[in-house]
Amino acid sequence: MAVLQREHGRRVLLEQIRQSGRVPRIELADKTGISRATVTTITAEFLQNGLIEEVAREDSDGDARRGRPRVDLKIRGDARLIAGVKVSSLKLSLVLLDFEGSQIATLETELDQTRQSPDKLAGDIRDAVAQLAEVAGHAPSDVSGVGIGIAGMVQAGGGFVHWSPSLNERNVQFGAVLTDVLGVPAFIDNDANLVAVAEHRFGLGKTHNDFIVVTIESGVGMGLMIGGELYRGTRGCGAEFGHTKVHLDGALCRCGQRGCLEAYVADYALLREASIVAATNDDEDSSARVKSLLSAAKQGDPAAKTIVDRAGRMFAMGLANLVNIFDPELIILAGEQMQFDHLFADDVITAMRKSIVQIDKPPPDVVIHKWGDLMWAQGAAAYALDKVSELALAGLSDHAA
Amino acid sequence: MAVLQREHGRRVLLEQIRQSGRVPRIELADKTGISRATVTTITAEFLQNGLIEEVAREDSDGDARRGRPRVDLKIRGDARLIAGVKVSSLKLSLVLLDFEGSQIATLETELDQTRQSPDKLAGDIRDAVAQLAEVAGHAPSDVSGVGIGIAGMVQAGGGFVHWSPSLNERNVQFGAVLTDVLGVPAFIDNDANLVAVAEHRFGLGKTHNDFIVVTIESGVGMGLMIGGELYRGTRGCGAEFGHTKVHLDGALCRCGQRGCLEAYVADYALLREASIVAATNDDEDSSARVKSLLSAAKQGDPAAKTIVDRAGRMFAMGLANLVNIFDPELIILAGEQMQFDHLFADDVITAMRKSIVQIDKPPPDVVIHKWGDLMWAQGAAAYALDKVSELALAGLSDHAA
DNA sequence: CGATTTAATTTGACTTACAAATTAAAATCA
DNA sequence: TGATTTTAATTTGTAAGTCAAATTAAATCG
Repeated sequence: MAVLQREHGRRVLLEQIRQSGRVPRIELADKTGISRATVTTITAEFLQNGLIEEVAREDSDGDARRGRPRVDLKIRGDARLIAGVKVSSLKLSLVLLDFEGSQIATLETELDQTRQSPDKLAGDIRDAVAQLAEVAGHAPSDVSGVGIGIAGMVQAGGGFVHWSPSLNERNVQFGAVLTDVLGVPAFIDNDANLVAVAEHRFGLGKTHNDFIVVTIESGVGMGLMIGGELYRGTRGCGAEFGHTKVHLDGALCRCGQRGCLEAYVADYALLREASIVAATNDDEDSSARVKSLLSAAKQGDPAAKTIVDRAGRMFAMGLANLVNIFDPELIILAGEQMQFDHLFADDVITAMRKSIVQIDKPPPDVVIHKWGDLMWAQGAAAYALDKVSELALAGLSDHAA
Repeated sequence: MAVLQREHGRRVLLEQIRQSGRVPRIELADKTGISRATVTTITAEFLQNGLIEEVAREDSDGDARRGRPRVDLKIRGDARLIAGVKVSSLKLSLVLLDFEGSQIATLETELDQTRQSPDKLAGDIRDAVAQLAEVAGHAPSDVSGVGIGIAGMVQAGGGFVHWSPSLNERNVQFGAVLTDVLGVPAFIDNDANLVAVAEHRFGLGKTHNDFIVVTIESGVGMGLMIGGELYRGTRGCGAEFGHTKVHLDGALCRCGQRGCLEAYVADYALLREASIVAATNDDEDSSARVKSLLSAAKQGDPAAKTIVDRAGRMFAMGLANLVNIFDPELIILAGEQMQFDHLFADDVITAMRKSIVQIDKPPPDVVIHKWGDLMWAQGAAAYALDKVSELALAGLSDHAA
């Protein structure tokens, strides 16, 4: 039982070092409340195992300090390699991080089909990871862990995929399949959850432990960070914000139910309406048609404007409901395409603010964060980074090297 | 720092004893994973401080066990007295519990006005608690802690009330006022949260660590239990389920916004509509009018039926949204009056099930729990019981008696 | 160069948890 | 009935851990 205490100390210190970037021991002691003696002991262990390294202090505010100088500690980037993979409908986006979280390489590869068998997809991922490692001049076996973000219903703990648009089977132990095929530990989760992790470790959520990330891709997703921990629902499944109902017996959603938020804000929802008033040209592909719809709305075309406005107001309503329930400090709207600009418009945010319960404290900040597919891969990698760190610490407990 | 470890053991053991009712040491060791030696040490300390007591084992399945018999431990009821208070619009409901959680006495007293000054209300609560103690043959000073449940926006941690229908001031440090006036520690929280605590400790949630309680009184409230902990939102405020929006630009709510769930299911919402079609008799008081509306609906009156049905469907939609976001194992619908039967109807539950995201696992159980005002008071007391237990354990750490 | 200052490490006391040994208290057996 | 067996609870001794205080290390200052 006493070993638990030490493990806790190790976890706290490694986390603190990672978060600080470079930090001297004495500050670690101050920040964590762990005594200097124990900090020395644990950091010595980390040093010996190559998890961290000492670096000469590059003093910020003038070197004019008396006394023995502080020696900064930092995560040793070379200690581990971590890959993150985002599975999109027709491509894989990958990023390779070192143990510090610095980006070493990125890669995009195409997929044959949107839906594939678990084995095929796992094989594709294995090949892509191998290629990614090669690009960076490493062997595939140098990679210590791979994080995978995938759309759908994922039970992250067990690596179980209830359903995903990228798989042609339901109820797959995809985490196990991946670990098997890749030959290294694989960690899988719903992609929106992983964006929340990425924001927490690298992005706008770095200064917050409680925030909501809403992602807009083809569907609407959500990731919840509560107290620095990803909240995955009581049974490990992601929150399905896109299918919260915003209208009784409302528009038909592709999930088969009516009134889902997604059925009002997703691209297919917009196009469905556009086709009725013929605001767009049917010859174009769907992405182009959405664009022309949006520009028509901006130009003042009344029909287009009605469609787009309603999407915005529905989105504001869904957002307000989240705020009413979670009362977060911060909302991060994350999306790639310009085509969702109308949902990020000031009117929408204003409408949301008007729909939340008024109390005498400021409403949550809303920030918009536009990243490419790399964001998603980065999130997957961040998740794997956490997991690999845990494994590294667990390794210390066993054979006290 | 090592003292933290011991504190953790104490907390776990006391909680386990309380949850078990009566339990021998060896089972405590098995259930908690704490070694027998340590269990002996810690329980000895509890015994010496009068927090628990040994009782002869009344064996369940025949006494025919060889060997030294187990000796049951249980919480010593006399150790502490705890009061719980529910503040309603025109009355206080109180319950007195012993340290085991057994009900010792109850009391109801009237309030002069719905809204009062913090000092006046605190005084009324002090008098009621004194009276409650007296009924049970105790001095008011015997009470170790008082829990107070109140409607409105409460930041439980700091005892801060942003707003409450029972107070004529906003932004009151009501917890501090109460502790001061009562002379014993007072713990305040939103009443719906406390119902969740009551269900967790005494009721249907005893076997679950993750569930949602939806309360229906004059408004609609919600309490969230996540991982055995009450989730209060990131800033300590209760979740405002009643004001989640279920219709864009919908019915006017008494909060001033439009489309709130409450604006469709609360009694005033039903009556507003009833008055239009004159389905009820205006001479009656509001409660009676609601009753006649509901019975008219049951009789098949079309106008009444429309009104009541819509309330049910809106409620189902709000509930489904909760499920989609939280994915709980269990939903407890808690309400007192028969007048909300229509919201608890099978149709409503069925409609809710149809609106949640379908995955290959069973939908959450829904149970209906009708209690009187005592439930609310019991919740307040349960909360105080937890807090007083913490205080008792904190007391042990200091002067190692 | 010695005094001073600050960081990091080492030392020694103290706390804690636990496995193993011991004691306690019953039923069973001869 | 008294020895034996069985199980619970306690005691003992050891190992692990934390931390305050003392010590050592490495710089600046005068």
